Amino acid sequence: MSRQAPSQPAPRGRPRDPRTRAAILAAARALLERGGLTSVTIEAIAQKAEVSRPTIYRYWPNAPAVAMAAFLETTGAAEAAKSPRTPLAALRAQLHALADAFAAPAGRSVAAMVAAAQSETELAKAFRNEFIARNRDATRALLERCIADKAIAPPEDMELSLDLIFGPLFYRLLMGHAPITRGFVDQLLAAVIPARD
Amino acid sequence: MSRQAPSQPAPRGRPRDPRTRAAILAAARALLERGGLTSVTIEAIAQKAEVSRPTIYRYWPNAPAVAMAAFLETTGAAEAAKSPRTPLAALRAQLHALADAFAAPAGRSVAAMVAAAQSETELAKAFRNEFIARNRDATRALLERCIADKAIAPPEDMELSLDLIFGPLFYRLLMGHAPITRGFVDQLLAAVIPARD
DNA sequence: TTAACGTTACGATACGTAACGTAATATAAC
DNA sequence: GTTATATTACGTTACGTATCGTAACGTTAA
Repeated sequence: MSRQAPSQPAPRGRPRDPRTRAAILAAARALLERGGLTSVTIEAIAQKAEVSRPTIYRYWPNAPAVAMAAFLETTGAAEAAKSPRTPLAALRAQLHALADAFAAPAGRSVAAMVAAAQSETELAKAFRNEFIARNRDATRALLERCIADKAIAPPEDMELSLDLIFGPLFYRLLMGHAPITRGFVDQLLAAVIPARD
Repeated sequence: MSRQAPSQPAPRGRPRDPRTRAAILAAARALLERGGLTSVTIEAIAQKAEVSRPTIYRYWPNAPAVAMAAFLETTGAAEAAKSPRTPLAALRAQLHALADAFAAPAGRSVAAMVAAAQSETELAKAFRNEFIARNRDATRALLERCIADKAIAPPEDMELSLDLIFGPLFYRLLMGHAPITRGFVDQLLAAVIPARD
C-alpha cells in the first residue's frame, strides 16, 4: 500500500539537531540585547553558539535575518492579562505590558529590529506581519470589546486610534526624548480613547 | 591700532576647498536616498564625489556621521508657511509640509537616520537636537500661538500633544503599514487638538 | 544513500590609518 | 614688494584587520 499524498514528505538523511537552531537563536538574542544590531555578526553568533559559520548560513541568509528570527521567537504580541474583569482594564494591562517591555532591555531589541527593517525589505515584511500587525490586532480586539461593552465611545477611525496609541510609544522608544512609563500609557489612553459619554 | 581680541584667529595654511565638502555631502545625500544607510560607505562616497577616502576622514570620523551631516544640511525643521493668516492654518501647513517630506524620497533619509541613531550614540544626540527637537519646537510655538489666539483649547500636557502628533507620523514612516498623506495629518489634528469650545 | 555539521580555505568588500608628495595660502624676512 | 618659510589641504599608495558569503571535503547520524 503506497501513500499517494503524504502530508509529510518523509525527511531523508540526517535530521537537523534542534539544539543547533536553538543555540544560534539564543546566541543571537543575547548579542542583540547587549550590543544592539551591529554586534550581531555571523562570526559572533558562531562563537557564542559554538557552531560553525557555514552552519548558520545553512539556516538563514544573513545576520539581520537571524536577529529577526531570534527576536520574533521570543517577543510575541503583548498578551492581555487574563485577570482583569473588564475589557478596558485588560486593554490597559496589555499596553502597560508593552510599555514595560519597551522600557526594559527588550526595548533595545525592538528598536534594533525597526532599524534593521529600514534597510532590508524581507525583514520589514516579517516585522510588520509578525510583530506590528499582531500587536495592532490584539489591541484592536480589546478596543472592540470595550466598544461592545459600551465602556468607551466608538472612535471614528479605528486604525487612526491604533496609530495614536502605538505611534507615540514607538516614537519615544526610537527617539529617546522621554521615558516610556505606565503613566505615559495612561495619558495616551485618556487622550485617545474618549471615555464613555 | 592692533586688534586685541580677533574674533577670527586668522586661518593659516591652505584653506579648505568648499567644493570638497559640498561634493562629499551631495554624494552622501544621493546615496542615502537611493540605497539607504548601508549604501553610504566611505568608499562609495569617495567615488561619487571624486574625492579620496582619507580626505573624507579628515572631515568626519565615519560614514554614518557623513550621512547625518548631509541629512541635517538638507532637511531642516519644516518651516511654517508665511502666507496663512491664522496660526491654526500655519500649523496645518507646517505639518502638511512634514507629511510631504515623509512621503517623498526624503522620507527614506529620515527613516535611515532614525535607524542609524539606534546604534550610534553620537548620531542619536545630533538627530535629537537638530531634527527632532527643532520640529517639536516649531510645532510647539505654533500651538502656543493658537492657544493665545484662543483658536484651540489649551491641552493638558503640551509635550504629550506633540508626541500624539509626531508619533503616528514617524510610526507610519518607519513601519510602512499605511501611507502618510495630508489627509492623515488632518485626521491627526482633529483627534489631538480639541477644537475651540 | 542522504543530509547535517565541522573544518579549512578563499576572494571580496569596506574599514581606518599611516606615510609621503604636492598644492595653496598665510606670515615673516628682507 | 618680493621672497622665504611655516602651515594646512588634498591626492596617492599602501597596509593590516574585520566580516562577509561561499566552496570543497570529510565525518557523522539517520
